[in-house]
Amino acid sequence: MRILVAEDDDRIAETLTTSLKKAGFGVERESDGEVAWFRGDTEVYDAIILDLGLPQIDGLTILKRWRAAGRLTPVLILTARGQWEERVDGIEAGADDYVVKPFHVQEIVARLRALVRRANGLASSRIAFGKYLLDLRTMEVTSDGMPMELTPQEFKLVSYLVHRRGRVISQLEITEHIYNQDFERDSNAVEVLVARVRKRLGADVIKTRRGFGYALGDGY
Amino acid sequence: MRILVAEDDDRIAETLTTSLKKAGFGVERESDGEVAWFRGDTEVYDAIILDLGLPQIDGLTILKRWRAAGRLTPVLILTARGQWEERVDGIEAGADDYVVKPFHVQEIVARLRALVRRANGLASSRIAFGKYLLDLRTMEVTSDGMPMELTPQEFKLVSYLVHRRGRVISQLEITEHIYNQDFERDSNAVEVLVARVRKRLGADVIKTRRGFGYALGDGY
DNA sequence: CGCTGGCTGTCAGCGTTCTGTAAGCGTCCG
DNA sequence: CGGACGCTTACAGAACGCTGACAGCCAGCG
Repeated sequence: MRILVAEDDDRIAETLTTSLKKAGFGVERESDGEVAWFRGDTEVYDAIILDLGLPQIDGLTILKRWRAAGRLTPVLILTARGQWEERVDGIEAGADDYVVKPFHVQEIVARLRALVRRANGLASSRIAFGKYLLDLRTMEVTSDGMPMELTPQEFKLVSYLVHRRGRVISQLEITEHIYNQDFERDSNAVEVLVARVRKRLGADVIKTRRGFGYALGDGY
Repeated sequence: MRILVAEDDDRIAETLTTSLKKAGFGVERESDGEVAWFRGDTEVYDAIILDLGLPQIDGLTILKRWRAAGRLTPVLILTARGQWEERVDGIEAGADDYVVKPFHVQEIVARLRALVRRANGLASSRIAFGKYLLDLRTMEVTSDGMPMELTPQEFKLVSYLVHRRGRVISQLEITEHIYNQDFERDSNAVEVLVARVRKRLGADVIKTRRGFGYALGDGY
């Protein structure tokens, strides 16, 4: 976990850095607003702790710029006690959470973990199998980032096999899961479908267990 | 954006409905607690405004039931002035925000926007996508500062896609979010809408994923 | 009050893509 | 050898999505 701490007060920054490292985060520290903005814009962090009173550019402006540019990294802002408007402005500008100074470091750690978990939760509908990556959000199977253009039916089949990997799935079971209830029993639709997927992703992606059904190939 | 207003005071409900519609939300209204619970449980809303004093079932119970069932729709509760404990209970029960009656409608609108944005993982009221800038406050899409003159429906569509960027959105989902609950199932309104947006912003702004739905184009 | 213009949903027609069917063939195994 | 099983290919109907025309509706305005 890579965290950027944008804080100009040395004492606070030091405390944070030490505790976060102890908690297992990789910490990078920045005290200048201009540079902090640049790093947040160009580097990839799992979360950013942002003090609102930075030199050069103030924290709110930095945050707004990131959001306007589409950077969705979770941001936790630090604000002084009693600065109620600052917090509201921060949330408006796109902060994910805030902590009031002075704070208990433990609290920061806990909130940071929550933030990162939430951010990852949004992205966890992706499953790797072999060299492929199946993404439910985009309904895509990609190989090295190259989309494989599966049709809906093909995608359903791959998705089902991947979710039940390690098992042999009978044709009947496949039929029941990717087709409507009533369906020609003596149809070879599944066989055709399997062939089509093989043509796209490679013959050994799906293994035939003659007499039993299909399974993901070895290494998938 | 589809909002459920669960409020039994006609005057308040009316005020809310009018203002929210003017602000671009799709509003559905419900005064009975039992029914409100059912709709929140079965329909998909972007946010729910919940009065705590509903007939049949009170708001707190409804909220708790939703949360217990895993419904994470952002909920903003309405509470009477001075009912400090109610608010605490509400937050405990899983409310995302609260507003005290009597309220300024503008405040509700602002908080609602913040809630929806937060729930969608975005947090700024101005979002960049490609060469365009979408502004939720002014309801405008601009390119280099030049307004793009989208109609309300067109704006809703773009806004929804941008909020859920990186995902494929099915026609059904789009229908549910930018039209009222009951809507001709087999209508091609969404297709027409997509075509109109493409005519204005460029054909590749919206990508068609045949059989799956639509998504923002690459680079947006 | 009627006219006008913008916004939207409906519809019919069209081209494209998807997908189940069917027939023929290969392969495995008793 | 023969039958069961699975693969391949071609094909046609169905599903899907796009488009242009049109009509209802509403707001603004003379």
